[in-house]
Amino acid sequence: MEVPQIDPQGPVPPYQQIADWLRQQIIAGELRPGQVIPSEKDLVDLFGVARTTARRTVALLREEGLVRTVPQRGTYVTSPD
Amino acid sequence: MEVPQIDPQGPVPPYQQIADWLRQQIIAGELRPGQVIPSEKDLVDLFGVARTTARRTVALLREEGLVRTVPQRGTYVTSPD
DNA sequence: GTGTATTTGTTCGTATGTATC
DNA sequence: CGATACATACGAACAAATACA
Repeated sequence: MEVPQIDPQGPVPPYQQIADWLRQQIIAGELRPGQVIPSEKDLVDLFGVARTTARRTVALLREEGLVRTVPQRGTYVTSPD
Repeated sequence: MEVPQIDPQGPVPPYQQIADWLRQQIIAGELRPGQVIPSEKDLVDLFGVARTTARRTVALLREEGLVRTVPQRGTYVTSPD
């Protein structure tokens, strides 16, 4: 999976940059409802960030209602309202 | 858990206001020796402060010897001297 | 059935940058 | 300038449930 480089110094914090990318993947249909998004560890490895940062990203998308997290399973793309 | 509203503008800094409340809970026996006090995140959510503020609160109580923090476990009420 | 890896949940430790009073 | 507060980030450890060989 190819991911954009994130800019740790930019005005947009890394966790938001990653969220922006995931959001786009969802909107573009690369990640469809019911599908699992990259795990926290995946995001850590893909973007080279700490797990706490990856968790913030997922938390943000969850707050936006774009995804649903199932403990010990993963985080899934939500069906559009 | 019900908590008092803190006054961010008052003369007493939020971290002290929260510490005051926790100290009273301990003295009143609501929080007994060996019991875990609310985590930093709990305090963040309960009082609507930043984690650093919650951390300062716990640090204060720790300096006072009222609590003991065990890494990766939590912060516990200390037995009375 | 048993062990191992995966994944999320939770917690604390530490640091940097910005802003306000 | 110092104290306080907030936002963000990285690191580390342990728990618990699930998945799988």
